[in-house]
Amino acid sequence: MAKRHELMKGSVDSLLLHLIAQQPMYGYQIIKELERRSQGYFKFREGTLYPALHRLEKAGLLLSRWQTLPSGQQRRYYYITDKGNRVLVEKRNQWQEFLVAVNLIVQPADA
Amino acid sequence: MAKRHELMKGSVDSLLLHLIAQQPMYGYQIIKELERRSQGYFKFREGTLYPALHRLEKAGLLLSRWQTLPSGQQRRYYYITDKGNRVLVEKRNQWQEFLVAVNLIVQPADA
DNA sequence: TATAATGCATAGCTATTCTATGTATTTTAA
DNA sequence: TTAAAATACATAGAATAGCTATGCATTATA
Repeated sequence: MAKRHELMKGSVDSLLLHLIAQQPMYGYQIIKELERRSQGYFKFREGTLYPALHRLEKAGLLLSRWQTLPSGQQRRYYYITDKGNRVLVEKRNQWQEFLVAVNLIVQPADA
Repeated sequence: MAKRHELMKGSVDSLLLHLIAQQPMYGYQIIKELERRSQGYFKFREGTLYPALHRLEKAGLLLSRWQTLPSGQQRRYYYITDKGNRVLVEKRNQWQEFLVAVNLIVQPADA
C-alpha cells in the first residue's frame, strides 16, 4: 500500500507541506504550530520532524535557509518549492480519494 | 505518532475490523471485497493481509475457523470478537478525531 | 542560579507494509 | 484435454517511517 498510496504510511509529509506552504517556518515553530492549530492533537517529536524535513528537502519539495536573529540565535527556516507545491496539490487529491475509499468500506452503500 | 494515534501508521487494521464486523470473511474474499467496495482503490497484497489477520487474531480482536467446502476446499473464516467490536468503536472515534485535526491544519480557521 | 523553554540533530529500535516467493486446488478457455 | 487463470493460505526478507532516547547550545523565567 505504502508505495502507491503514501497516505497510509502517514500523513506527516502532507501536513508539513500544507503548513509550510501557508508560511515558511522553522522546525521548533512547526511543532508548536501543529499542536496549537490542531488543539493539542498533533505533538510531533523531534525524531519525527527533523528527519522528515530533511527527507522533504532532499526530495526537492522544501528548501531551507539559516537565519540569524539579532540575539545571535540560529534558526533554520523551511520554504516550499515549486515542486513542493505541485506535490502538495497531488497529495491533496490523493487524500480526498483515500477518504472516499475509506468511507466506501466503513459505510457501504451495498453490503 | 504511531503509538498514540495508530491511524497514522496505517488504516489496515481498522479497515479489516470494519469489514469483518459487517460479515465474517476469509482472506481471499477480504482482498476482493475491499477492492470491489472501494471501486478498485484498495488492492491488498497477501503480504499485508495475512500477517495483519494473524496479528489481529493474536490480539484477540478476531478469531478464525477453518471451513471445508463440499468440494473439499479449505477456507479460513475470520470473525470479530467482543473485544474486536469494542476496539472498532474506539478506532472509529479516533479516526474522526484525526480527520478533525487534519482539517484544522489543511484548512486553518486562523493562520 | 537553577529550571524550563527554545532550537537543531542523530542513533537505534520497532512495527508495518511491500516484494517475492512457495504450495495446492479448482475453474475456465483454448 | 490440458494449459492457464483464479482461488486460497502462508512466510521470509527488505525498506521505511515514526518513536524513544539522547546530545548540545542558547535564552528566558522563576
